[in-house]
Amino acid sequence: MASRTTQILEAAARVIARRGVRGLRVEELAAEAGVSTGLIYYHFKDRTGVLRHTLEFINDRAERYTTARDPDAEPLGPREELEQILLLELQDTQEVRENSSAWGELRASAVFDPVLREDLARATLVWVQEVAALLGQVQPMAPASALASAAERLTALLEGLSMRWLSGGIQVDHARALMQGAVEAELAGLKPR
Amino acid sequence: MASRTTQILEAAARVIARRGVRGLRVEELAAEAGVSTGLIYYHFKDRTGVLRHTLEFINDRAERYTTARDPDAEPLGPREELEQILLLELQDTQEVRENSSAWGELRASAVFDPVLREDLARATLVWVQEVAALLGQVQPMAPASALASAAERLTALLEGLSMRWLSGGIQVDHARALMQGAVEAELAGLKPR
DNA sequence: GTCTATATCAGGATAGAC
DNA sequence: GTCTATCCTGATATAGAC
Repeated sequence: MASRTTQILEAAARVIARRGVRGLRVEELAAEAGVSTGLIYYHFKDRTGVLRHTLEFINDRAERYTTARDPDAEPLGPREELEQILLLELQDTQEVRENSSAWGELRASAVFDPVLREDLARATLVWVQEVAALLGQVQPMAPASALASAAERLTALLEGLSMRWLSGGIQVDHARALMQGAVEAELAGLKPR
Repeated sequence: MASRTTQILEAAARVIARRGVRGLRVEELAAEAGVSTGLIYYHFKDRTGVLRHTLEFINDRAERYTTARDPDAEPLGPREELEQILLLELQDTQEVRENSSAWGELRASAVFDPVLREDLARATLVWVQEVAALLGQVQPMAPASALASAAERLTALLEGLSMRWLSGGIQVDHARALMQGAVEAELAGLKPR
């Protein structure tokens, strides 16, 4: 059974997806989670604490859905795994939508809130390194610096495309196609000549 | 001499760059502009009125600095102009910082505010088409659809990199280097083989 | 047009009962 | 651990003098 804190964090992800970080009211969160405001503060100290834990929570959740695999299925090659990780963030499902909008909100909020910056930078670094490692498996001859740059570009592009998708600028299928094109272009650029 | 309202709007742009749209306090704006809060309400009716006029103000100003060219300078080639347009948005100057923060705030707000979406989508489209046209001048043999895709990726990447820069994730020089690398990769991908 | 003073209120946060 | 009730800060907005 989901613990109380998990229940609150799931609700927080929903509220953030609906109202944004800016629009998250502790009272509305309490109502969404079906608990009292006092309990929120008991578990998370303050509003910022909720935000920080929610960031952690959505990261773990994203980890789950981008990494989860049917144990009976063929193991994926690095190229497939790379695309999996990047393209699964561009899906029109409840969970991904929540994750993406929360992530975008946190990123935007971090511009003006130094408290969020550190956590965000750390999470971003882990993500970039993961992508860089996969790129390295696909193109083992590529220098580490080139892998790092490609990974930074791909992840930054994904954030940019997500925002366009969520703000209604482009369809999710189109975003996926663009992302896929970028992966191909970056891999081509890493190929030894 | 700058009118009183202009003086307030300039101050508002500075405050938004510092605190964000959500962080803008009428009292702080008044202090920044060197006027009283009452005067803000006299000229702009309410806080939202300030926001609306400020976004308009910032747009006009951005138009100026992205379009301005020294009339005595050598005319730029399409490749240089392309890089110029994209890299101009990654400069650590007061005006660009203000503009980029405001744009990021606008994009993020549009996710939760349908009213903003239309204007944002229109502005984005113009920008994408401008970049696509320049790409087409550099690689005249490339099909229009490939140009459009590359332009969408480059502009989305720029937005992603801007956010990372503004949220303290990367240095502006690094962002510029990454952007430049992406331009090269995309142009290579458009080259006839 | 501009300022000072103040009404009003939303929302974050805490205290204390259970 | 959880809830109810409430406090209190900070921020918007208005009234009225000059």
